[in-house]
Amino acid sequence: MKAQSQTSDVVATISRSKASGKSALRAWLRLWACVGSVERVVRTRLYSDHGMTLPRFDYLSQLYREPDRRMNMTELSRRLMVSGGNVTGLTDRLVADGLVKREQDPSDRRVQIIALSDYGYERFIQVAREHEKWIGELFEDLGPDQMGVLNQTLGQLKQSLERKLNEQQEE
Amino acid sequence: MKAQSQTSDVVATISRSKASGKSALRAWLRLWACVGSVERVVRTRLYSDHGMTLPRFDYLSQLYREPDRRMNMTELSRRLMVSGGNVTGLTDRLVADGLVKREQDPSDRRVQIIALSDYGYERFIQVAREHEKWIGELFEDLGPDQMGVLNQTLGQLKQSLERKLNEQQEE
DNA sequence: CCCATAATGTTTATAATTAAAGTATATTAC
DNA sequence: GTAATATACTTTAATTATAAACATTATGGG
Repeated sequence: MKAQSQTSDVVATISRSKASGKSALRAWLRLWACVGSVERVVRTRLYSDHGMTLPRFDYLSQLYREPDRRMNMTELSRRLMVSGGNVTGLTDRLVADGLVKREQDPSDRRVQIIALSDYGYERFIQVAREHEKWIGELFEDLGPDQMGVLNQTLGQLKQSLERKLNEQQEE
Repeated sequence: MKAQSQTSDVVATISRSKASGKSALRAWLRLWACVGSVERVVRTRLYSDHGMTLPRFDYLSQLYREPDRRMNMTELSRRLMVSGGNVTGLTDRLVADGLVKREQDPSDRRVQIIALSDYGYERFIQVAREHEKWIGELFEDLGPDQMGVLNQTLGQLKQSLERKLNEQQEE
């Protein structure tokens, strides 16, 4: 490490790239583990306390965040990062439970617009309030500085990943 | 914000706790989004380039990391953060494909020990080499400093979460 | 207008996943 | 030693998830 300034640029680049590979893998495993742990807790509590599954909660969240509480299937699929077929099935069940409604797009007959129903809205905000509390508790050991740094780094990573996915898609 | 030093301790605590709640939620959403993006890329490439699914890859990874390449079902379930029934199903399919073998524990007839087969080992290291490359590429925009900070913060979060899960389990 | 191509969503077949109930074995308390 | 409890795994029924094939509608170029 102390010899860093003596190594040639090429060697430095190779070392750095290898080191970053290992370090990236470590970061990925930790990221994966953290998300897995949080999801497990949230899924269990959603189900036992509110009789709601995690996929449905995520689905409703996306609708809730829209100003008009509605979105088409393709966009839902993109935001939830799941396949289109999956969204079709989830939608069927959510419609059956009265949480969302299907609407037609007058300007494009292919498009299904999914709207959060009044019942779905009420139900969601109840659950979401608790959800936010759980997340707060799970992250409480992180100090404000760490939280800030985490948010900042993850924000950059998220943007970088989105950029890469777009590029990849266009290839 | 500039009046911070004038607020009472109680008010300060409430504000901080609320702020940290929002900030925790933001961190959680970013964490979730990052993991989702990476998983999507990895899953697609695993399948198209190697005909392997992500759950199977994760399963084999856990076995691979063990010194003797074997582990019982309960431990696999814990490490993969999935239900026991899920591990039974995955194991059935992996055994059918010859990637792992079931062995009996001589000291406890309830226990199934899963061992990575030679074929499974060969197959895994091929795929894992590429997997590590993909992860390196996906994280390449993060500088060494950011990566370090990310690893450090996630390490703490991971530990904190594990602690909480253990506590919760004992209740 | 017509055709090729793209975009939106559904269907199909299969895999992955869960929670809960069930089976078999081990351990502990008495 | 036996009964109660705990542990390890499997089974069951339902949901969630994928990739690929499909149907329908839109769009753009000739």
